[in-house]
Amino acid sequence: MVDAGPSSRERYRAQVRAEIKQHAWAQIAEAGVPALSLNAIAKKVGMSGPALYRYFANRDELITALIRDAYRSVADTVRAAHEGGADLAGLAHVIRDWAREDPQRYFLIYGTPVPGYHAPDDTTAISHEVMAVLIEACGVPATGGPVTPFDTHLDDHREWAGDHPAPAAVLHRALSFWTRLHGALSLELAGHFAGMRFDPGLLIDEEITGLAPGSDG
Amino acid sequence: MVDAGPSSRERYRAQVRAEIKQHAWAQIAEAGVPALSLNAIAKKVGMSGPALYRYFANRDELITALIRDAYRSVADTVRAAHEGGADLAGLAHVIRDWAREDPQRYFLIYGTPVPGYHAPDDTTAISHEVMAVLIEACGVPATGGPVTPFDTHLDDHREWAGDHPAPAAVLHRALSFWTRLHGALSLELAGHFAGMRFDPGLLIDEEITGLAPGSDG
DNA sequence: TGTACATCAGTGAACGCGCGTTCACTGATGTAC
DNA sequence: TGTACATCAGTGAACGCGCGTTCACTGATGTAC
Repeated sequence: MVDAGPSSRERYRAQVRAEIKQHAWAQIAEAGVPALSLNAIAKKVGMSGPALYRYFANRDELITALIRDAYRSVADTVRAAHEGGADLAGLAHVIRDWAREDPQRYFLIYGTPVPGYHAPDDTTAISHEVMAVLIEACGVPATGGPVTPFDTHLDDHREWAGDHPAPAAVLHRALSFWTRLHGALSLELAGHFAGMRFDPGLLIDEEITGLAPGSDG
Repeated sequence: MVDAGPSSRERYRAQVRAEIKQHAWAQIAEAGVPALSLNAIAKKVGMSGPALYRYFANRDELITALIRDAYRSVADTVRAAHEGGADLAGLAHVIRDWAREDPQRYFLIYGTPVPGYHAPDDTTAISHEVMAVLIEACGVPATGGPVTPFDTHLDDHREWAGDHPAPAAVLHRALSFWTRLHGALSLELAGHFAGMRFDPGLLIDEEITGLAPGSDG
């Protein structure tokens, strides 16, 4: 028998789950994660509080699903931009746009950690996906470029790069890209540049183009 | 009549306030700001819940006091290091140590913002104090250094630097210092380098020494 | 130094609230023959 | 195509909980004469 695809019940379930998550995001955008309330979401979706438990075992499971979706979304965005031929400045731009679209979504994965919380394995796997794309986008470093102490240090600690054969200088570039972008972006989103009237996008552009040069950079 | 200094009642008040804040920090360190509960703190301090209201008008005022203290603490730390002759790498090191001492304190001021919350004016004044020290520490840029597009852009938006006569290139260095340090540091504190076994301190060192050169850098 | 009064720290009871979550149940939807 | 049964979405009542906060009160501490 041919796989008939999802039954109508299954399709309905997926649809309601999506609707619940959508309202959860709206609530997070408005007041942050701590204010996320199952009962309030249920009311918005138009059903009774307990009905939610047909779709998520509890509050933590809902939040975990949101975290997973956020990682998935940024990973897909970055990968698509990379495959579309974007250079590092382009990737930075795309990630910044993604973050500004919903700052609290960005902070859900890159913001203040909840002490004691450990993200499930599959979400960390997705974040490695992002890193893998970055490493690829960082290309081959200019030959003869200086080998810094951190480069040699990195060469001894590169398990995290998985099967990537990239030299340490490339890993270094990827890490710098990530930390520089996150630094400027998270301060921007958190409002720490409020009152300073400069364009954070320009700062980020120079932070990225100022990375140690590589054949793709 | 000579000012007799604080009365014993005033001294007692200050002492109890300090004790309350101390337990508040302990609670934040353990479970984050959202879990901070006045009743739980009162119990730890050894008094009834309502008694706390003699010392703080409400939960928000307590948190505001904590935020102020955190800013004050980092500002004093940075200023002391600067006056002790630390260079930029030294300042980065000192700030990192300060943050690792109590990561949740760092995140309280530089982490995920609460939508709609606006820090009181005096706390933003203290954060400007930090920036002022950074600008001073960034010294005079090497003469003849390249003037980047962001530098010229900054020249049009430098009100935030207050009365500092520093050229735009110096402001740029200060901003880059801040964002690079925050990027690597906050990812480190949030555990995003978990599994990668490299030393984040070395990464930060190179991010800071790699800033556009200046006479002090 | 002693008394009278005002100040203020702290208590215990009580408030309303919204939270996450459970339970027994109803009614609709899909499945098997 | 029609009937019998199982599955599952959703409801409403109820749970215990801890929260922030108020109130009226007691008792100790400091102040004024």
